[in-house]
Amino acid sequence: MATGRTHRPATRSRGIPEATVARLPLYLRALTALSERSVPTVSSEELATAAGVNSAKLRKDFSYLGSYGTRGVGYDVEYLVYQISRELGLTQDWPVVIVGIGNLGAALANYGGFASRGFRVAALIDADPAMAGKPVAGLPVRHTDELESIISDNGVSIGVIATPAGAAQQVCDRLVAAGVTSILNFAPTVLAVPEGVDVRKVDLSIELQILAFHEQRKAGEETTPAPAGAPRADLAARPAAQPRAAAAGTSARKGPDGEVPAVMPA
Amino acid sequence: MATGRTHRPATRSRGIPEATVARLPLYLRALTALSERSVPTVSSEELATAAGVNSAKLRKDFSYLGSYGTRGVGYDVEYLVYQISRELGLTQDWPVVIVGIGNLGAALANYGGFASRGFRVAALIDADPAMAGKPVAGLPVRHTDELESIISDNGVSIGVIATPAGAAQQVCDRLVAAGVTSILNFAPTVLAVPEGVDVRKVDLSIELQILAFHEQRKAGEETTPAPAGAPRADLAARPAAQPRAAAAGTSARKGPDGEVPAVMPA
DNA sequence: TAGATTGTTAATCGATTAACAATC
DNA sequence: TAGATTGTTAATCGATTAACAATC
Repeated sequence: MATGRTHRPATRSRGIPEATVARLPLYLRALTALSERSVPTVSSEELATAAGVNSAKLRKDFSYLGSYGTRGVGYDVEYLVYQISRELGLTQDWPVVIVGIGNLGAALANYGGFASRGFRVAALIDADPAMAGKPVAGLPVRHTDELESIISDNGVSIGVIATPAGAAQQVCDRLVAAGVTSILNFAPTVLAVPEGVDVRKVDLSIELQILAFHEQRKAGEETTPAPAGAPRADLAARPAAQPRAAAAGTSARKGPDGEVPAVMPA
Repeated sequence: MATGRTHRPATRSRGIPEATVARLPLYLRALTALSERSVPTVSSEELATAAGVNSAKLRKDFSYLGSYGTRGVGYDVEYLVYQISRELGLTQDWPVVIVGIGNLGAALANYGGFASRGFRVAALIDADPAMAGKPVAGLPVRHTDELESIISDNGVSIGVIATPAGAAQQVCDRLVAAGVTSILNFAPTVLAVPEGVDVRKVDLSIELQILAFHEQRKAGEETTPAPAGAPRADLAARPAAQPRAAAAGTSARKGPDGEVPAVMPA
């Protein structure tokens, strides 16, 4: 959430603002690409362009890490790769479990980026007994019963939840009880976690809805009155405006829009 | 960001702040759940708790939409569902194409949330000729050659990119040239797009790195000196600090960390 | 030295939050 | 009316940006 971020501590870590932390991975990716091309140094202007930010913001961000540049020259690519990696905690290996091996969980398990950047898939866990033992991305799927022992045996502190929405909170509770303190949540639910546990959320449905908002606005600005898509029969039938007084009391009309909320795949 | 958000116009849409727009889908989801339980009205306090925000923020957010509540009573659930749906542009149907039908693309195609919330998968597109015609989530995969005609025939304005990083910019260019003006990008690349095109990015690798940052910080605060994961041999070998003068010139030491950047699955 | 580019300052902008008057 | 809860104000906080002195 990319999107909507939930419940991160407002506390700044070592004085580095959250907004800066969120951009460090972007810089790291751009720097790694330069490193592969054996580019020795890079200016804030060049690197900012590659990362898609402006150079003033980049220099400000780097100033929180320390003075790693050279005036008149720029930044040493290899050195900066190391410093940002260290700052992000990527100089150590993070064992990760993925819970919920449906379409999405399998896609995540096959995701090559895990291994290359300090993350290692320690186990794949699913509640379906029929899945147990089946290999996905080279690893045998383990049953949920084993969740606690897997976490403690591997010293796992980061968990990825890719279950249906209905199972997410329960899985979350078990992960946290077993010692996990960071959770990446792909299920479309707000997770309740105790103090000290970080949750980040990735939600396709929310991202699409934000795009639709802006898309609608663009359509409205054009001379063409007809929108790109056809109006939805279920919602269009509702009144365009409701007298404010009617909102009071319990006279809520039950509309035809009783569909289930968008739910991520299992 | 999710995720890091890229290149959205800073312009506020109809006076609604970006931060508010990003929360509207959260409110909508919580309201839909209440609607299913036939709850007629809800207070800002209750709804805020369900959505995981504080009530002052929620009331402020709603104030940008209009005065849809009733003092002393709360908000009419059905009415608010409709108003937020309309504001987000979900009262119309948005045809969407998914490009890149690998593990992730298939997971997205199977994602049930698409259809239920105003989005309709118009086509699945892949560059592999061997994939063409194969059914995924009930739809035959179309070849990239057909991209332009699919876009125009279906009036598609939203595209989802789930290709490898290397193909993303090219796919993006073709989508935009064919008339797509909103892109949801799952490939770990900064996309260059012309003015007026919105890009949102979903990036697993970035989310994990942000979690690792906070996780590392937690480990450092504990009395236990040993971190959860083992140090990485490749990066740990690098110097902890480098004299600033050494950063100048072209004497960049080529470290052992020349691995590829994290890349989303194809 | 002259040119280039960083690191930092200060102004601006946007988002969050508590508090409370308005009002159902 | 009395109690409850919204909608809005104003203060605070954090993030962005341009500009430029410092300095390689």
